[in-house]
Amino acid sequence: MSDFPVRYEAEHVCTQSGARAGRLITPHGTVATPCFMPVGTQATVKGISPEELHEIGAGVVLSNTYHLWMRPGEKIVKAAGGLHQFMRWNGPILTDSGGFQVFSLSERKHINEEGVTFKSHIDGSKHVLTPEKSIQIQNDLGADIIMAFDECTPWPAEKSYAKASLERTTRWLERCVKTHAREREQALFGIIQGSTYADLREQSAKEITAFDLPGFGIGGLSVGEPAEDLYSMLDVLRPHLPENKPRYLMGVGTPGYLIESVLRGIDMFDCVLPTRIGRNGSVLTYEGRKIIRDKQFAEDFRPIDEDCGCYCCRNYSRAYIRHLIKAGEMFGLRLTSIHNLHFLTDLMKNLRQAIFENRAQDFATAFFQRFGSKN
RNA sequence: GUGGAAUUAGCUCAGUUGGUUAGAGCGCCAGUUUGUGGCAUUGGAGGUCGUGGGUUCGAUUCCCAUAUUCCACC
Repeated sequence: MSDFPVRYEAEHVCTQSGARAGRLITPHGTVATPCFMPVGTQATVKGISPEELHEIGAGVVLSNTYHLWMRPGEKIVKAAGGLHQFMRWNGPILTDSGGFQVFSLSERKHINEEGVTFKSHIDGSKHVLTPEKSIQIQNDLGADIIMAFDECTPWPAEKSYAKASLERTTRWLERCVKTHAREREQALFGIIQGSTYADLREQSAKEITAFDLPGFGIGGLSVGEPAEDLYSMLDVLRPHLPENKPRYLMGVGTPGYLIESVLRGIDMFDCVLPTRIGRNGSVLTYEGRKIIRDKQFAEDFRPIDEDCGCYCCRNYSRAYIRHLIKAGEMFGLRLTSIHNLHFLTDLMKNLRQAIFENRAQDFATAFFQRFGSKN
């Protein structure tokens, strides 16, 4: 048994639903799971200070290899003393490998066995990202958890492509493991692919979990496929995932996706959704999603969510926030971001409590009844 | 008082050498957003083209009158 810098300890499995609660122990603190991780792409959760993240209840914060590599450059972050010191966040940090960004926001990209050749979105310059390069950058950034360089298979994908893609992701993982120079300080998670094909997901799960790693990500989901496909893939994967390792469903997502995925054994999530929709004037509440910039809130002086205890809801009205958003004021973006992050954090906290009390399925049913939609 | 210019969507303006349902930007209204290029994006509503006459098959466009605003001159 390897002595990993990040460990998962299972605490309880809900007898009603099978959902699990646990703890993620990292060099920068212990995080209760299931948990939602705010995304701080460029070494900041847009508009939110570390102090505010603590108050929101955020555990792990994400940052991004691709963006920090392009700007300011990982060497500068390293010289600053690493990401924790650079951004002044003393909690756990997870960095994504940059794979997803290379696939999703590069105009011209070319994938081969070596890696991905692409053009920078900042200045158009040409770069090559490989498993070795991604790990080297992540070593320099110094996050607690680093992710393997994978190919996020687009959806829909032909089965033959999905198979070739997942097998390449496995070979890339081998190179990531070989390159990883700080395995005593940073936990490397492998990523399972396989698109929406049950047998390919099983194959990928077997290949990836064969590596002795401290945790596993599930990638290539929530990329446009129907919700039922995502859930059925999680059901397929569950028996193949080690019980004593954390499971991270990458890029998810909406309240509904989070709950349904926790019921299927997922521990960790990240998503830009709460901050992105917040910046564009949408908020999450227990009564459903609301577009706060709509006219119906112009004279509504209640908080965004009357059952929410966040900084935003304790102090500001829907009418005020609508005004700020309509006026393009930065404070409005901050308030909706704070609220939405708090909402998902709180949702995971409440769900965790329900798991301990063996009523997670009831919790989900009640939530959906009130929330009004499946996601 | 004289001469000139302007008047088209809520706002600022295009445009029509006279010809089906008159455009843009912003604003307004409503959506979207899933391992983040913050202030994006998609769609929608909204105008009897200042008013009243005239010419014409047909006028927002040409002519006359008139109102309002601005400029110049006296």
